Amino acid sequence: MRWSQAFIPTLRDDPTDAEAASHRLLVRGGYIRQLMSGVYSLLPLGYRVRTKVIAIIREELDAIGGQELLLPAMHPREIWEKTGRIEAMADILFTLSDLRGGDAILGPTHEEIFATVATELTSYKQLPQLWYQIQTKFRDEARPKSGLLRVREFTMKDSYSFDVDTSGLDEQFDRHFAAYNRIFERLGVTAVAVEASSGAMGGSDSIEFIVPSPAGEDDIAHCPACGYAANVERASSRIPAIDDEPGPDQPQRFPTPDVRTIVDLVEFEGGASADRQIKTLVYVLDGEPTLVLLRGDHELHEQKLQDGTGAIDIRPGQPDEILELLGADAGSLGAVGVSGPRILADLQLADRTNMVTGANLNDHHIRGVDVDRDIAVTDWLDLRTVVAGEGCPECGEALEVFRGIEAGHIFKLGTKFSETLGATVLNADGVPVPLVMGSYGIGVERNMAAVVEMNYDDDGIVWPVSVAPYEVVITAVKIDDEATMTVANRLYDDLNDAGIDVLIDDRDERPGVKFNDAELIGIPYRVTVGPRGLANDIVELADRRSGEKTELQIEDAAEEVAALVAGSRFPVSSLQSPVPR
RNA sequence: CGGGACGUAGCGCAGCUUGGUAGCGCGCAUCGUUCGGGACGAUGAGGUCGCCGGUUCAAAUCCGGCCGUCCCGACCA
Repeated sequence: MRWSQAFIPTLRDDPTDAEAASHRLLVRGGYIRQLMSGVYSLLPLGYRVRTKVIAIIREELDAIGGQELLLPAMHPREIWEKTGRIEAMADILFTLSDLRGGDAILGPTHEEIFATVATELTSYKQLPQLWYQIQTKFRDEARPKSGLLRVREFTMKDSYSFDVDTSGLDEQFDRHFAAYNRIFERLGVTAVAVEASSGAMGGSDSIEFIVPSPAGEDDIAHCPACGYAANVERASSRIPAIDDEPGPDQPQRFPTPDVRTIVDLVEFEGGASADRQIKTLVYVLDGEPTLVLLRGDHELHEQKLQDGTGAIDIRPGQPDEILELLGADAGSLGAVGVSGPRILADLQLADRTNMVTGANLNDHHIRGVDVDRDIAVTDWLDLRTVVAGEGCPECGEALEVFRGIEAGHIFKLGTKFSETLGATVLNADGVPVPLVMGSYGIGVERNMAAVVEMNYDDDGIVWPVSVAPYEVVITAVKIDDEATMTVANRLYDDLNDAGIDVLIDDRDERPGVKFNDAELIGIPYRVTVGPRGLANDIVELADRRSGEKTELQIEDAAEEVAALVAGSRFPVSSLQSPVPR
């Protein structure tokens, strides 16, 4: 491509509304433009990167036996009603109506539709099957942000596996795990495999691939000693047990004027340290008011509450609901003697004695509470948020917590979708059994952004060769110098002939502008052709990542650059991803 | 959804407090000089001041409503 004819609208200034590095650089570099909140146009450079990312994903999926198909983006409402996800995913579904007044939805994911297609499978002899597509998804995210990192319309590679039993599923899951690791390695990002919550997908097991980055939105608990890694939505930890002093035979109510918070009660004369308090929260789970109990110094993780109860709609109780349920306002709540609503307690409260909690009478608390004796706990659940420094659940070493981008997610779904949608096959005994499904997703544009988040410097993007829009840029320093243009054009032709993606900067611009643009858009190799070098029969090769410059003899340049590029197309990563357990 | 901010030329911004027919930098076009790390001079093109309504002789500016965008939080396969 000749830069003089290319549409590469680079900007001199940073866009003010871009915070994340990838957002800022992709806009400035002329890769993307926003059309509306969470919806982006990919300009020629962006589209080239996307194409390369997709090619890598496709190769690795094909390598594990995937068959590519393309299902519709628009779905009938009825299928989503059958599986109940019309409610479970209601808050992100784009819906629309057709001329007959029928309802359709724009697919946020395709388990339902793939399972519907899979009803045509009839025999275990046809299994296993691995189907995938690369297609547009629509999710009406409440808060799109950070450029391509969190959008409402995006491309996803989603694959679905169909097996006759769970051992078959396990195999396909492991194959995807390996394929995903190869994909991230080739994209030039570190992705850490972590245990994750399955959320609205349901199913037994899921693993997320997290690219560590401050621009991410997931918090990961990680053990540097043994490699344990889990999303805090799901992570557990070891913490020291508390030695309770013996309490009285009966809980005792006492006045606590103006005490509203855990900290108030810590500071109150006759109060208690936070780890000796019971925090009582009121949540409404699918319309049902529910008490949620945690140790005073622990924080609830709502995803754990959702996963632990299976509730779809979950929200904190309103002040009036709380008052009606317990007869007191937040700040004086407790579960002692409460019998109506469900009472969910965090595991760390088990066997605790001599605790302090609210009395369900404003400005009063109760001390001497024995959890087993005094509170009618309905369910014991792991509800608290793991914090850095707590002990690894596997080996006890201190956990670290880091932030990252969810670049991929793989799920063992089981038979949830196949049962509801009637996707069964006959097994070897002639008995109909539901297909055992897995589903596996990787977001294309989000991964483009993740690559940038991990590969940039003060001058711009530093693409890995594997996904760079162009592998080489030839910078012609002086376009009205005949010798310069002859050499530059010949090099351009030779590299094109060698199958290299090459951009020649033949614009009538000053060299500084050309160098800066080349660095901003992040082309891995730059060959500078100009009178100064030609006087010595050389051109100059610059490595974007290292900044290193080497001189090449004119006659060898094309061959050397082509060899260099070919050798760096498949980066061998030295990065290690912790093995999932 | 709660909180905060913003919306004026392709991009980045000023002007608004105190109403009087819109300005700066970059970019763009033409010419000249220059040109191996974001050149200089001259000339020029380009704007429904987010939208609707109100106040006023007069609204980018004051008032009301709406729309849009970003940030924090909530939420999120």
